[in-house]
Amino acid sequence: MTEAKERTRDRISRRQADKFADRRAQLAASALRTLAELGYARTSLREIAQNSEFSHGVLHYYFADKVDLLTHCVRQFEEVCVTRYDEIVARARTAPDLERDFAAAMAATLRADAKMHRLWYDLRNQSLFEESFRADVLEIDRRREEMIHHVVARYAELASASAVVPQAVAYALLDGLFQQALLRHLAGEEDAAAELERAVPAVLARVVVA
Amino acid sequence: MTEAKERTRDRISRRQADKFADRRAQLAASALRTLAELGYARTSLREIAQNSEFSHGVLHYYFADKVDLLTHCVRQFEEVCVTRYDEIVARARTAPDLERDFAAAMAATLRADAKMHRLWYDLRNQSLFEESFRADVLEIDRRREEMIHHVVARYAELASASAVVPQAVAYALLDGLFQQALLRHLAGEEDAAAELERAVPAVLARVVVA
DNA sequence: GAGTTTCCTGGACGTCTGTCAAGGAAAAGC
DNA sequence: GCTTTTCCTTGACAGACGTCCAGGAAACTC
Repeated sequence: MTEAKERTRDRISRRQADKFADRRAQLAASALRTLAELGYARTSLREIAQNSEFSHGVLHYYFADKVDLLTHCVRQFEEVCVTRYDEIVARARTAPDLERDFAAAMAATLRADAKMHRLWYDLRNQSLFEESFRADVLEIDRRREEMIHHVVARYAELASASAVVPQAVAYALLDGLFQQALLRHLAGEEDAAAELERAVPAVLARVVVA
Repeated sequence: MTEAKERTRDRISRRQADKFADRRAQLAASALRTLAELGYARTSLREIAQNSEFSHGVLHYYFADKVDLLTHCVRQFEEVCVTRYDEIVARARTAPDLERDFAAAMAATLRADAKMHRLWYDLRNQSLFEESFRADVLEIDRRREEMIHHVVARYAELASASAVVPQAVAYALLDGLFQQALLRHLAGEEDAAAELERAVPAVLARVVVA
């Protein structure tokens, strides 16, 4: 076989592999939409297929079984779940800036992506009962913790202070705050996001000391 | 009808009503055990019956349908879910006492009742998808918040200080801390409870100021 | 102790679930 | 343009689900 032919075959197989992966991603996206709407407990494969442009049989062409699909979903979920505050961190020039912008960003994602966030908490909790997703869920949680750490570390730096709690604790606090706000927001409390926006700076200020 | 007869009939019907309520409570307890083991998503009526001393048919004698049973479960759950720190609050003579004992109690319930706690978070999350339990769940959450408030308020009093965050925020912070610890504990991290015990006093100290 | 009510069992039902396979449609290879 | 491979649909399957019911067992009434 010539080298050209080999390269061609590689390219084709790569393209096919990519096509395969693309379709998987597309179906996983449909699954995530369904999950965010119905929750883990009530999401079936047929429902997922109905939220896509394919029929239910295709899911077993691209995924070995339901666990395979859901695992893929969780992994893919990371990209959308880990809200990025990097830009805010990079742009902030003073501690009050960061305080304000970070709080506003949290409130904004609470308002805009509430269903996505409730799915995240649903999946994280599911991992307490089912071993299958646990590793991936913990990995996502680790990244979220890291993300919060960036904010807190930069905040301390701008305030000429230093963090007084471990980053795991700082994450736990802010996550708890967010989750409580989500609860109220989805229960119809109009000002849940506004209250979150007010509470975040107060907490941020208390996890560092000059 | 004589008064004596009337009283007798009342007593009997009350006894029957109580018997009915008792059996409901007993079945709900079986359901809660099952839920704590399997999680909401994988708990079926047959499984619940198998974890009781009755057959599956009896559930529809005591409950109208599955939602009725689960709603009753959530209500009944409150009693076991709302861990009582009242005694600790009453006994503490100094702020460091309360700090230490409260932290130890949280760590203890994390170790002893992890499966119960994961069920609580599961149900609370479920209420974000299903309207049915939402009111009851929010009521339980309110009581938990109240319970934490008692601790914080007494702590502030003992420390001759005052709380600097709303009670909802204090609850959100400590709940977030606990949930994170639960996550790690159930993931097999040996010292999750110990770390929680260390983190709680630090947070407690930071939600009040002299 | 016969009759009545309460309580519980076990099986049946229709529906929905995850899974799979046969076969057609579309694309790719030559 | 015919063959082969890839992709997708459709329908079937066994099992589990919530629900309901006929009927027996147990408890209670008088």
